[in-house]
Amino acid sequence: MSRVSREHAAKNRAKVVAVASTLFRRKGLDGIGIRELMAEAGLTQGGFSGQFGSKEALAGEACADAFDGAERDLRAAIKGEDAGRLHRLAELYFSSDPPGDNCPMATLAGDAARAPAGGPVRQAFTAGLRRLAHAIAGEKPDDKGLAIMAAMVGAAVLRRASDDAALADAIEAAVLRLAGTDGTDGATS
Amino acid sequence: MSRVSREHAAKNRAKVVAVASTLFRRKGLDGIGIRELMAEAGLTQGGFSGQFGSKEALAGEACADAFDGAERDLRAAIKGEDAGRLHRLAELYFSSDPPGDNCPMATLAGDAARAPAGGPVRQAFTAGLRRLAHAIAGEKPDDKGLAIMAAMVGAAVLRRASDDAALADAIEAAVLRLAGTDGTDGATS
DNA sequence: TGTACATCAGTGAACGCGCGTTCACTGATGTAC
DNA sequence: TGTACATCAGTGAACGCGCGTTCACTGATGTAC
Repeated sequence: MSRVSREHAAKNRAKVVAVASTLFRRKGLDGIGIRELMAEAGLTQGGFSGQFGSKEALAGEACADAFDGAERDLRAAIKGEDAGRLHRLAELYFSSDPPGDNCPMATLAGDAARAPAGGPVRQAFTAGLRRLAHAIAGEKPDDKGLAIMAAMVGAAVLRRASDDAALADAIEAAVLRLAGTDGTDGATS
Repeated sequence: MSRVSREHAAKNRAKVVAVASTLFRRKGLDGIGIRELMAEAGLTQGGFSGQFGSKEALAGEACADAFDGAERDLRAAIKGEDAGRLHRLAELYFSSDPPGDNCPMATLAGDAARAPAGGPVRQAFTAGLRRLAHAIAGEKPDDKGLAIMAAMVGAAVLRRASDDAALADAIEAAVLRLAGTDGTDGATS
């Protein structure tokens, strides 16, 4: 197969971004190479540069894609809810396996922190974080929502980095409790 | 210089661990190589294997060292405090530049998450996390302490990964407020 | 509608580089007598 | 205390590997007439 219709080419490109979005989150930006990524999308490494230019550029697109998906899921999950919104959100967040697994805040933060400031990855992460903060804590973000968001991310990050499942469970339970009590968003049952 | 006294050799070894502890936190485990690390300690790459065996082994030691320092600082900071302990802690945590910079929970979590389960890095991270959780939230960790710890880590991680200082400030302010109000640890002034 | 040609998505081999690691070697340190 | 020797911390060059990237090439697609 040497040339392919424009339509098919666009599909291939989107497939690569989708694969990268998943695998970069799971293995880290340095944890998977172009060859493996392209193979996972059914292609070979040779076509990569023509489509994306550089690994960093693909990483930026993949990061943006990950935040797109996260925001979509999140808005669907809390649609129409008001009281107990944060508690419901945290429940959902911790129910994936491992918790927060497809959350780009938890899975890409380490890579984004070391990516060049102003580069595509940092830009995508920054824009995505802003959107999620608004989705979780409101357009003019309120303290409670922002703090719970940080706590959810911290809990997910710490679980993924350590081998103590019991401690990770305890941390998540603590965050859930914090999200479900105290002030405006309490009364979950 | 070819051979060196045992005392001097021990000092050299400790220097390498200290350098690695700092630079791994700042640049990530993949962000700095053996050559540069050894050079920073005033040595050359050749002596590395004899002392540490592998980069992974050094990373484990460096991670443990980072948690040692963090626990020491933390216990010193909250020594004798009771009410407002968590608020004081969060204030301290966010006052470094960048916030949480020398906190191994925030700076090494990304690397530890991708390190082999059961390997030296994960083991050191897990043990260190347990100790910090106890130092922050008590021997039988209470919910409030654990949740604030997670929120502090999340806030630091998100700041480091994004370029939006204003949003990062807002998140930290939210966490500080959460640590200073609501129940047992309130009344900070 | 058919034909001739240019385009370009994708291939697979190759390049260059930096990394972790190995190794023969050096010579001051530490030890045995 | 002095002397002869073994030890081993540290050196610097070299090795092997995987990575991101480049490039000549292919042949179906899309276009011009």
